[in-house]
Amino acid sequence: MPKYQKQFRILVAVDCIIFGFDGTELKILLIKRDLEPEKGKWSLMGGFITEKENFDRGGARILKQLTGLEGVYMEQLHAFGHPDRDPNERTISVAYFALIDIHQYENQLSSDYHAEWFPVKKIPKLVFDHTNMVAKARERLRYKSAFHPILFELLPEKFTLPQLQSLYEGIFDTEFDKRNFSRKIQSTKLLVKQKDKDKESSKKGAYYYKLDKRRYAANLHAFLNIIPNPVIFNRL
Amino acid sequence: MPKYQKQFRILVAVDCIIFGFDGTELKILLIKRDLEPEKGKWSLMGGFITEKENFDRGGARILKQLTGLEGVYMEQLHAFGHPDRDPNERTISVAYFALIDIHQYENQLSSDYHAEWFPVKKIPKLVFDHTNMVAKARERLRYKSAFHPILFELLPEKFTLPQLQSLYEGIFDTEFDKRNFSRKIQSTKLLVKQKDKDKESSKKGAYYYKLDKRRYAANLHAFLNIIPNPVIFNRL
DNA sequence: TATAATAAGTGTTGTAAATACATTTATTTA
DNA sequence: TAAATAAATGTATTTACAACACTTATTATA
Repeated sequence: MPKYQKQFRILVAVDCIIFGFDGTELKILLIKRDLEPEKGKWSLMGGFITEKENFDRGGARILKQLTGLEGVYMEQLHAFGHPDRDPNERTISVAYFALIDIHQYENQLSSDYHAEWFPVKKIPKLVFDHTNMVAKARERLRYKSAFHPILFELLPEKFTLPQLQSLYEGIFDTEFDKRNFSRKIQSTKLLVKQKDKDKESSKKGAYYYKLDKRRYAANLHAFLNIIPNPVIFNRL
Repeated sequence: MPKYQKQFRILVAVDCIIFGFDGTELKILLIKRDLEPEKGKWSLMGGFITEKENFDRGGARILKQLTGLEGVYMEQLHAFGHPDRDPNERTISVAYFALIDIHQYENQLSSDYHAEWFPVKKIPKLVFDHTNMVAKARERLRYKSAFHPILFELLPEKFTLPQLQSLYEGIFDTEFDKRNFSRKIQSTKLLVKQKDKDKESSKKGAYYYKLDKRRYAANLHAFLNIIPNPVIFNRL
């Protein structure tokens, strides 16, 4: 078959914005870039696409390289293609964002990349257009999590309602009424109350909850209404 | 500066899903593909990215090539990168969708591409993964238009409420109560009632409305609530 | 061992938004 | 002038949301 002559070919990379939540703050996993240009600077984890893989698989491969994790929540964010985004040679990048349980990661740590977690509110200067990518990922996470039950992906298997609420509050940078929050969460029927309590963060202790895996899987794309409207959205 | 050795480089294309609304049906503009492989088959309008342009500009260029239109609503949809999506040579494609006023297009018609409008419900077999792209674009259009006031982009400068409603009904494939629909639209204050009526589609005639350009521009990203919830969404 | 401190848990009420629903009006055509 | 067609409009009911305060469990300390 004839090749497309004349056209020029471009390097194609995948970069991952990896979100984690430590119980207090939303964080992003960054590495020290290990090749020129900009070697040694903070960067998203990324890599070039290989001959036989599609983007989703490339993203999964790169995530696994760094964290050892498989089967985690991942979604294509955006394709970035400014001609000068990599000063070395034209490279486009398809960005993915991932939501992982930060504790899982600690078990699986690969130290090859000098990776570190940074609070989203204190991201250092990043290489290329990665700052831009992070901003877009945060925006998308806010948008998506306002409507769909995806933030559970950031939590461990057992978690408390106060933890969940503080996650939402961190992402939307506001505070919610805990009575209304609790009622809304309960009404989704996605959570199963456990018998035991988390005693670490309070004297009284807060009941643990687990995801109802079945209902959760069936409702990944269903619409939630956790976020009080006037607080976040400028409604028409 | 050193080049990235060893890595392989890929053709990068942009494809456009161009939506139009003829007053009755939602349509997509397709062309007869003019190069091998699959020459002569129905296809989205697309092209390879050039050395100096980013994706947004590439999309705009391709849209203009076909329709002659500039400054229309356009949004990056998704990057498609299956290794075999183009059997000729590996090519990734960044898909964009555009919303145009179909009447504008008729003025600007470029006949070079043997373009035709197809109702979204009667799309012919398309080359490569374009069927997939169209499906994703329709999905995105439903999603986005459920929350944001973007469907006006498909209408001419002056339009009636029954026209607007039938557009919404076509996209969501359902019927709305016209009293409630009218009230919701009016409450956005995005429309300005005109003195004259459209007498074409009824004896009584329906008042024309125009967009309040200022308010519209200020509220492109604001949240609407036109769509009756239970009809469309599986809410949790 | 009683008291203070801390954070978790829970219920009610008022208000606003959304839905369901039917009649009147303007115009054309037979 | 009667019939047909589609547009325009108002109200009552239901539902969803937000605002709000007290009680409970536990630990630390006076």
